[in-house]
Amino acid sequence: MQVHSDAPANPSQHSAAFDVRGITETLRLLQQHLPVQRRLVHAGDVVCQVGQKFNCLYVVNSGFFKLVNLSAEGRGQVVGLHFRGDWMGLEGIADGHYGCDAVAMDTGEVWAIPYDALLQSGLRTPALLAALHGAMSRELKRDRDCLMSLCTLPVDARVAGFLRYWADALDARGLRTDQFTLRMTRAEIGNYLGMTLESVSRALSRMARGEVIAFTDKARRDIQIPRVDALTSFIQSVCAPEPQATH
Amino acid sequence: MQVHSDAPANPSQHSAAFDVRGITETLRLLQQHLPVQRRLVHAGDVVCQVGQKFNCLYVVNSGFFKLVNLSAEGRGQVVGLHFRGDWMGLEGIADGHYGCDAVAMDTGEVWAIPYDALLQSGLRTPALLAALHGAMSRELKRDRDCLMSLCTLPVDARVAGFLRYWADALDARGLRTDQFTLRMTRAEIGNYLGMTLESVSRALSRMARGEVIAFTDKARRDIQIPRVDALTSFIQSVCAPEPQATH
DNA sequence: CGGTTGATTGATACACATCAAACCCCGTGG
DNA sequence: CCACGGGGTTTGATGTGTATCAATCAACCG
Repeated sequence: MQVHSDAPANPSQHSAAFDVRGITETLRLLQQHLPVQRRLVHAGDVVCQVGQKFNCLYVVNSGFFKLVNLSAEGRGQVVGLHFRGDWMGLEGIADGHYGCDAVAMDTGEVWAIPYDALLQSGLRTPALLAALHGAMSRELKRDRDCLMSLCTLPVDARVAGFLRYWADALDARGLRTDQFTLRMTRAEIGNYLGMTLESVSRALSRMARGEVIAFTDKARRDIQIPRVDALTSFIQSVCAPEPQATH
Repeated sequence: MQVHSDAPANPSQHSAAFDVRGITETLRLLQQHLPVQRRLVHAGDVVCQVGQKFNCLYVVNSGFFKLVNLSAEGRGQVVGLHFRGDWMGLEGIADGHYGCDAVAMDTGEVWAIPYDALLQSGLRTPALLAALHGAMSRELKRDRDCLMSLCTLPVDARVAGFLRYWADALDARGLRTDQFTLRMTRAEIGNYLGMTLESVSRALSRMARGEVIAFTDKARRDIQIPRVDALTSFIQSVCAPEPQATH
């Protein structure tokens, strides 16, 4: 997993430091040094809400969460997805109020970490600060990659990128990546990717026809990805329709 | 400048804590506690580059900068704009390498802050950490707002939102907001907003026809905004074409 | 001056949204 | 057991917002 300094041949997403061990280590660290309050959640439960006073950061221990931003007109927009080891509520630090809703999409457990206590302990245990900074930094990077996808990629590539992101997230947590079930509806995926649910459906169908992915259940939420790098080449093929010399 | 807890009647962007005093105070703090290395730059100068080893964070003292992300195919994408008091290079903390190019768009001065030194001093002066965390948190919020604009707003609204963002940024730094000169070409704006330069031009022309803005020079880079809230209502008018009851 | 760079405006093309129909799965209750 | 209904998905037909292509113009500059 080499960082691309000269030739970015491998456009992989996650950093070497962010893997199973890193995640487990961070969770252990938190548990050990802080009064974490464990909270069980079920699909649809709201962990924290936009506008609410900021006190705690939330770290995912298990399950899977979405961040929802409310537009001015009241329509919601998914702006982030979070798995084990990810932090939520970070955007609330600046102005003392949360900036998004964090919503559980499955049963799971989040740890509420009082921000004050984290800062206190951070003075004695710098690794805690490192974990916080790493989380924010990764999040920043991720958001910018998202932004770029939205600006530059056609729908098919965005959907493929989404699957690759999901597979990478599973990989970083030591889970199998060749087969998993999407825990979001087409509408939610489309909302996250800035397109309609029909476009998501069509993109998935095209990938299935191209044998980049395969569906393994009748509800078409279980997805099989024989080779993750097939997704990458699919993305590139979609972006460069006509291979012609640089004139 | 009230934070919206119940009724978000005022969809303003920046937090109360982020204003002229906050910015000056932060800069003073840095200067006082850290070995900042001042660096003068001119338009086009690259402050830090993607892939380069991460050592320092950069804080803008004057001038104005863009963050450029390189896509897999090598095309650049503007993913952020930064003014006095803003931090750059934050995305490099996680994996030890910068994730974007930071490019000056005007003559100015950045302060290079060794990250290690910042952490050291942060242990003795928690206000330094607070500044860092605030910067990252704001940035996160901002990126997500961007993301949502890209997903949900038509081009006209995005361009209007861009002008409002710029005006807000100037306002937060105590500068006049009723008139300023855009220091970006239409192509750069379009790149940042995920549209073509022609679309930017057309959107600006429409706003000028609607007297939401006015051009004051022949090159059409100086823009006059009599009332910033006219931009807001313009955005809303573009988003809700047919005003009909909720059925 | 001619040459270059950026901005505007119009004509046309296309990717994606929208609208619409049908299907599948699954739970509920007669 | 089957009938029914509703939420999610797929697929097709049509519409439209924006990209693309192209021409013109203004400002600047060596």
